[in-house]
Amino acid sequence: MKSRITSLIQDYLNSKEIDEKIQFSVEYPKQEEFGDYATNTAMILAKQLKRKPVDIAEELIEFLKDNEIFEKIEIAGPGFVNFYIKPQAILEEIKSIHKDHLSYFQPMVEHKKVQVEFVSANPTGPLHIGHGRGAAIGDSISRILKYSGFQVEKEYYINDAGLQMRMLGLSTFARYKQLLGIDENVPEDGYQGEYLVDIAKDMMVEYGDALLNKKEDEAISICQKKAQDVILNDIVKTLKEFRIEFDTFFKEKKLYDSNEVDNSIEYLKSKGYIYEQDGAVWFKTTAFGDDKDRVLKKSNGAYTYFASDIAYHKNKFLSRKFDTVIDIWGADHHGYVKRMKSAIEALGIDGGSLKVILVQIVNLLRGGKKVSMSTRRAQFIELKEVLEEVGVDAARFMFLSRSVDSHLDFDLELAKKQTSENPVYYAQYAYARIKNIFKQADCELKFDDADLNNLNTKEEIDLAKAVIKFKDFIKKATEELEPYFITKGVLAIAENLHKFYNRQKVIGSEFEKERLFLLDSVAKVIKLGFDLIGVEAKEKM
RNA sequence: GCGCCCGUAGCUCAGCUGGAUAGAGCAACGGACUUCUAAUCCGUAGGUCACACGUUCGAAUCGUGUCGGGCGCGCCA
Repeated sequence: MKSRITSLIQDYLNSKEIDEKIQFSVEYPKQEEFGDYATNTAMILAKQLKRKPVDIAEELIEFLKDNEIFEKIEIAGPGFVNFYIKPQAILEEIKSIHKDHLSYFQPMVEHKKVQVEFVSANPTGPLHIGHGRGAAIGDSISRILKYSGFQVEKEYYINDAGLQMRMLGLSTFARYKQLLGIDENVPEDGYQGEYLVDIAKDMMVEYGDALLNKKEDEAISICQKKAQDVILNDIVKTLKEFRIEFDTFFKEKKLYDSNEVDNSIEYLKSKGYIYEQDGAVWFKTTAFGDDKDRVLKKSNGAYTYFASDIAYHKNKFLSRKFDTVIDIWGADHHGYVKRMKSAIEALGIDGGSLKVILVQIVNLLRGGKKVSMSTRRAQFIELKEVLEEVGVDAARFMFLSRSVDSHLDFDLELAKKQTSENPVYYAQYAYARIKNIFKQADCELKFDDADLNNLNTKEEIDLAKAVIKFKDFIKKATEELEPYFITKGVLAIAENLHKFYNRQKVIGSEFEKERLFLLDSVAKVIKLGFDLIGVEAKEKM
């Protein structure tokens, strides 16, 4: 509907042979009395044509007024043009939605091959609530892009080559020794969590005290391998409970085994971006606007994470040929973005092909009071626990209810409450209400002879409008990679459904068939919205 | 010190490619259940859009500065 009006205005501009670059907008007015849609075209044109906005607006109205979809068109304020759409035109849209809602809401985009990389937590411990938000966002973005027609691959990157994994091995080995009565402390900067004790117990079952007879280095490697596998399995299991499954798990080690890290450095060297200084290998990221150059290989011969990350992204773009790569990182990594983009450009790839989404932190609250978290002492709330406590639907909805770059307060008590304070139930209840009506209506769902023009109450039309408007929410979510627009759109539909429900009867009413037709369409759209954020559309509550 | 994000109602947040009287949810207060589930609806109240200056016909929105909050700045990971 919006695009239809936009193109009608474009027709007007064309008829006036006006420069196509006019950036007019078609918006939803803030207030209901200003109509269904409004455009600022006249005001924008006024500047260029040096004419009064009101005169241009009148001309525009003259051009458009005979179109059948408009009830009336008015000039308002400084030169806005307000459009009032005929209910029949709105109900026509509902017919198309009912016929094929999936294609109705699909945004027009170029269908590219895109990779979404998210979570990517090192398998050194269980996922905590912060990972949960990144996971929900990454998964939802994937769903949205897939729906929009992109070819999407979800990937989890595992840093299994660095010092942290070594530390995991050391910590596990220390726990193992403790179990055997040896006085040994987990390293100060190691992993203190209790979960390593459990893993050490498994080691006991498997190896007895045999590891003590092996070379220490080998024993640590065995511990590391075991701990990594167990923890990763646990992470995968938690994610699965959270309704997230990855297409690929990519291991950092692979980049070293296949010499891709060295090759990448060689490649950059051939382009002249590499130099040696103080025994280390440097990458001239300042050539791309970074604050300073970065080390790829330390003077002790070890590679930095940046080195493998470059190889990793080279692999994504050049070997696997993704058109767009979306990396979802915690906000504390923002200092890394510039560096990574520099690397991409040095590889000859358009910097815009890499989209880094920085997810802001989650404040965990309980009854309004902050729950303190310390990663160091492993006193964090695990995602698993949160899911058990509040449920997957509430957790996902909560995570996706704010824009990505704003801090999120996650209140465990509130997420658990089945009251109006908790929006997830508000939305789910709307869907359940519709399904309940259908259950009781006991109809065959044959709508062939439904005459939608019988729907003329304000509640029915408003509900229909909210459904049509959902198209814009999907569009925005897709363009801005912001799943919270979906959440917002679903809530807007739910609101109108509840209003309708409170004032209009369906079963036994004069226009039962027509209303069922409308509600069937609404249910389809709510279901679509829920699918895009990974929340279950419950038939009964 | 430099860089990034942020400051809007009591709380949590929308709105930010400049446009109409700044919005929503929650909390508060007052109403509506012999009803297709009241997990809902209706109404009331609530604001110096941190502050200052600038650009503009027009600024919550753009620019500069100040104050306040968060985060990042290593041959760390």
